[in-house]
Amino acid sequence: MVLKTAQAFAFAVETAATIDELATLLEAIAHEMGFQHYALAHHVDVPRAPQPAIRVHNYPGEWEAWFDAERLGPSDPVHRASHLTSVGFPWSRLPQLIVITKRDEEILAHSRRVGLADGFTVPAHVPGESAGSCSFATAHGRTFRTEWMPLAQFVGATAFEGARRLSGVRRTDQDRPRLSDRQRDCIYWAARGKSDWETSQILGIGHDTAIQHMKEARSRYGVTNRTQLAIHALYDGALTFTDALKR
Amino acid sequence: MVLKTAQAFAFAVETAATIDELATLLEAIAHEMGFQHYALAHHVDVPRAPQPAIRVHNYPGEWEAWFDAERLGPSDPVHRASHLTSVGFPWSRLPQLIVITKRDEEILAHSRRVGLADGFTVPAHVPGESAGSCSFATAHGRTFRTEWMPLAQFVGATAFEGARRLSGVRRTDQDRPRLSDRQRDCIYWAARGKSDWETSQILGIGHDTAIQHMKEARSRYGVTNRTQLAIHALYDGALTFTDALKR
DNA sequence: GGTAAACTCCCCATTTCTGGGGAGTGGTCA
DNA sequence: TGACCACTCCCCAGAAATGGGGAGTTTACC
Repeated sequence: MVLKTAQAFAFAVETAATIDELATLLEAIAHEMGFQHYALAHHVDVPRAPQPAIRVHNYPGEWEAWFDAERLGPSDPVHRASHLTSVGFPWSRLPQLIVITKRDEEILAHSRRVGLADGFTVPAHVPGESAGSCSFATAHGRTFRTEWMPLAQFVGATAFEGARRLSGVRRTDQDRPRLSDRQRDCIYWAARGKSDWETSQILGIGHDTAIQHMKEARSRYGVTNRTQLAIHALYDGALTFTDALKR
Repeated sequence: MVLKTAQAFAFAVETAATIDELATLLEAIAHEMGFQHYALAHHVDVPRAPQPAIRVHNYPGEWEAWFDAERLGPSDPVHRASHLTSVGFPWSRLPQLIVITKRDEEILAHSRRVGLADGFTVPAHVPGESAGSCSFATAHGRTFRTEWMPLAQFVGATAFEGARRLSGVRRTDQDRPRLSDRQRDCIYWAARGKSDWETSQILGIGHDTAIQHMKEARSRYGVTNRTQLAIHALYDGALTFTDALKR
């Protein structure tokens, strides 16, 4: 019975003491759902460690080697798409979520070559802290059965939460930069493409003052330019896309 | 059969044309899971939010009035807890997630008074957007059955995604600019705070070439500086926050 | 064979950003 | 009262970004 399986999995994840245990659990339940592969990637404390802190998977060794070799570039399409939704998606829906470039097609073709035929990815985010995803994939020639999507959604989210607990990282409000009101105002307009001079006119302050606020904001986030400043502010919720994209 | 129910729900949400339809679907499936109430919301101060925010629910009218009067949007304990996890949680677990203040106790007591006895909340986060959640609650004196958690997790996430689509938080159907691979490479490094010269060294191309790719990318997005370029690329999935955040 | 697009490189002038320094006011809190 | 912080303004100099122009090669496709 499906709900029983899910409950048992949730309980097992909660009591798991190591990442290896989590991996074993994932492998077992992936098979039960008709998947041959799983991959859980968890980025702890993204601003400081963009590289995955937890990466558990049973993808073909070939795939990992290739992926790491090519790693200089932007990340793979599945990962990109997982930042755009809050619900799990089958890989067949990728083109609806992101624009597939030539390189993406290469990546997807290569993944099929090494035996990752079709899959389902569950995104997981905690504001200001961690981002990650949990994917399930089928081997050559098989397509996965959509009936399992609800369970996969639950399993993915639960597994991610387990990884989060095992990695021992919880956000504390202290280590998040605190911005003053004026600093936020300036970042807001900078994110909308305004120069410091334009911002100063909008806010009715001096040009130098606007510059000063931006300086201070950069130093709080520990970054050296306005692009990174805006991205960090977006990531931890000081800004939203609706703020930044309005004309 | 549970999986059938879930699939039917997912399909219905995908084809729903209005928020009202979504509300009807949620109400029905909430009842099926043994809940009398549901509430799907962005965690903003809805009455004065400058941006489009989602709120659909069948909580008692009394509750909504009080909620808005007290301006609980971001400070409600259930909402606060949902910012700290990526998986659904029963309200009985609140004390393990957040520190319950006196104020929180008042809020929870009031919610019980108006008829919200026990509940389960599914958080929903997409980087760069307002935090949100989908809750299910039982009426007076009833406790909910934990067997339904997996389904509730799926239903909550799916419903939130449907609400996102219907409220136009993210325009998915809009034609997004197509970037060449090199343009995306340059944006990728620019978003990580590199100057055009540094990017050129990383990619092994000339300084002028890197500048040229950035020019062309800006013009495709119709923006005039790299900050907006990076934000647009993040927004439509050409980049992820994991790509962009520092180091 | 012609066209389009991607990728590469070069020139110019101007604006904008960034990092370094300094200083004064007003408000809060111990 | 003193310490701290938010906010305001000022100067300087070098680095970087932006917008405009141009041009060659390769690859893919009709």
